[in-house]
Amino acid sequence: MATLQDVAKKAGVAPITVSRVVNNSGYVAQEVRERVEAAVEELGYVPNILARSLRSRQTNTLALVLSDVTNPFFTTVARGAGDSAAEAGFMLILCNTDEREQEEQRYLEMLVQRRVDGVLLVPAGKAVRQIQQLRQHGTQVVVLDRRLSEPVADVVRGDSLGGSRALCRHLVQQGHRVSAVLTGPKQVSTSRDRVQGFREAMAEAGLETMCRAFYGQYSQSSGYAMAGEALNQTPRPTALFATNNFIAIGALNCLRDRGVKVPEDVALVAFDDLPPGLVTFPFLTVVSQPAYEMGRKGAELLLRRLNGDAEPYQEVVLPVEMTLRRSSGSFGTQPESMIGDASPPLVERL
Amino acid sequence: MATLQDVAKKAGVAPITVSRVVNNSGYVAQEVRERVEAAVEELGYVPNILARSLRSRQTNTLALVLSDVTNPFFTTVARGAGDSAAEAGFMLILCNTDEREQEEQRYLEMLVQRRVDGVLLVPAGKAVRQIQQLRQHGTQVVVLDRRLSEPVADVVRGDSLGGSRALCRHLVQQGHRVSAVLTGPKQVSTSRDRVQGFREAMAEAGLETMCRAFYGQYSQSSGYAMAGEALNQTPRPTALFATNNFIAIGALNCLRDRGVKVPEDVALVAFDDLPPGLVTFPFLTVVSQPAYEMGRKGAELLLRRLNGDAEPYQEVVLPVEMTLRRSSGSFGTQPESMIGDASPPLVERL
DNA sequence: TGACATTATGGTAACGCTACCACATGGGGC
DNA sequence: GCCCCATGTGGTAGCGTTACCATAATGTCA
Repeated sequence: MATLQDVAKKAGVAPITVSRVVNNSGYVAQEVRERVEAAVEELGYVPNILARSLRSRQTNTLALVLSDVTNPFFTTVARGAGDSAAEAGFMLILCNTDEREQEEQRYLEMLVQRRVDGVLLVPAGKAVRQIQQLRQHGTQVVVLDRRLSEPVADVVRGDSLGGSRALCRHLVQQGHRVSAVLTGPKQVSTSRDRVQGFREAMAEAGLETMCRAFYGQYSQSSGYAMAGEALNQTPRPTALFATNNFIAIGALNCLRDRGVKVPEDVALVAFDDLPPGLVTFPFLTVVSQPAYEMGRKGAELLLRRLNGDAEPYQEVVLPVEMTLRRSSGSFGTQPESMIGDASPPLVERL
Repeated sequence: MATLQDVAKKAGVAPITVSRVVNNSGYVAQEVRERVEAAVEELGYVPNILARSLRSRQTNTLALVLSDVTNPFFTTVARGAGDSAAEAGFMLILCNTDEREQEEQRYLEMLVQRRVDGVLLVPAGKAVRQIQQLRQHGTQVVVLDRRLSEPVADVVRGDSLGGSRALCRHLVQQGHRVSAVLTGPKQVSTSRDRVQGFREAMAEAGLETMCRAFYGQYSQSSGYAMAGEALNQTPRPTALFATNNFIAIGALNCLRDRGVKVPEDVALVAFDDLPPGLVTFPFLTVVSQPAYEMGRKGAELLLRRLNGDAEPYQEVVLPVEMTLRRSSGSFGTQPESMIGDASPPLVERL
């Protein structure tokens, strides 16, 4: 492997001059630049980022630590963050915690060891201590998707409260009186917020006692189990609210297995859309978040911090969008065609 | 940020001794070890991987360069590779090329700059030159999912030919005579192989003239478009073969929009399963590949190469599995229930 | 003419770590 | 007594790059 020194020797210049050519920094005469470029070409020189980073104390690398890479919502967030990063000449590393605090801790340590410049964190738990540790090691942090109990970092998240309220109001309007919320872990803010938003709207309608919340995991299997429990309640809820897309899928499977028809027997609404087409049966009434924007905004904020921006920490709450489809009965109750339904949904921006 | 030097000073030992404690290598007396560990704790020392890698000439990092992170097939491959890597103390970096050779090139350069030890590559094009370049820079390569025109690296892939043959035979058995293959780019080996396998089996049945192939992208929108074209042919095919999951979804959407019933009017079979439940309507007859295994095996091979294994390059062809479901008419033609069908599918291991 | 910015190039050291070699001690086997 | 091996510790140098400072030639302006 040729080094910068080798190139310098071949081009008959000092190493630093080669560095300037490669990084396009400082002054280099056109003639010298060409000579160096020829030498680079000839030797197949590729700069060693490790050495560069060691010396310059920055790695031009961000990391995105998230709870579930298999969830299209987060993949989209990653895409947004990746695009922002790439534009700024940064690389993005993806780390999957599966919602486990221990994994999260393990990854954060690894990232400090690698001296990544900044971390976009979807915290699995109460991340305050971890964030302070990172910052102590000189790593900037921006939190995505979830709130913090204390303002120790910038936060970019969706409007869980508002979205859930809207979904509930819609259900109430459709005549539902008894409902259940199927949600994720209690320590995750989105999980709590979505329950709360839904409850608030139930209370508005004088129905505060008619809504039961089930806490579980943001996973399909948990959604399946929680839907089963919910259906065993008396009085049986006529509407279910799944607080994320995977829970919704699990719930749908449970309803199908039990022979419960959606929306005739039970209505279902959900937070987080699925990517159009990944489900060939796009009939869920959902509140969807601007996932791509969330990633972009988060990375932009992080990069700004890296450039020395020392403003007080801010919380960016992105607006969500409600899309009415069949699952909440908003398009009547005739049975669906086999492979789905092409009628355009109603979209309401909150 | 405390350095190894600082720890050494505090513990009253030489830097190298701290290194030995941190890396658990060489001889260190118990008493000294404890003193060093105390100093590490007190100073909050975190080793600098950059410096370590620069000196030791290995980064303990692998990269997986793939064509589509949003495809669950590849996410699963990534999981398998990630698990193998983690077990060996390696980190895995994910890079998404979106099937563009230019992006692939860009990433590969970046990875050489970062001196990753090895690359798992799902090549977007004829990767022979790129692989040779990587190896020249001291980076080992294992190719996943796709064949190479020359044996310049280990390959781990699924049995595209056999799987496609099986699907075709199944369709022929169901009485189909006219069919169309909707596939990905021509320069991708899986795309060609799956067409060929299908054609071979058509020929077996004396139907070689009754099958038309449409080349496009491994994407939903392309699947939609190709299905549309296929349906316009005369005679109209009674069976479609989508060579990956996304094409299948696009085709399904197209069929739905055109009011074509599956499987009554047209049968559909596909390569690559979708993760159970991601589609609430799991009724596709598919050949599925052991994606997780592919990732695991690939990473294991790569790690073995890094440990100096110099065997000749091998090609590992993983067996695939055919699952018969409704979309090919194998369970009769009564209309499906609204949300799907819980009847257990038939599975045939090839 | 001198002062000063602009352009162009290089020398030296340092980033934080480990490879390599040297050396010291103690014990066991013959 | 000797050799040899296991154990324990350190010194020196160097991985490949860039930060920082120095130098010098040229041009510009008052």
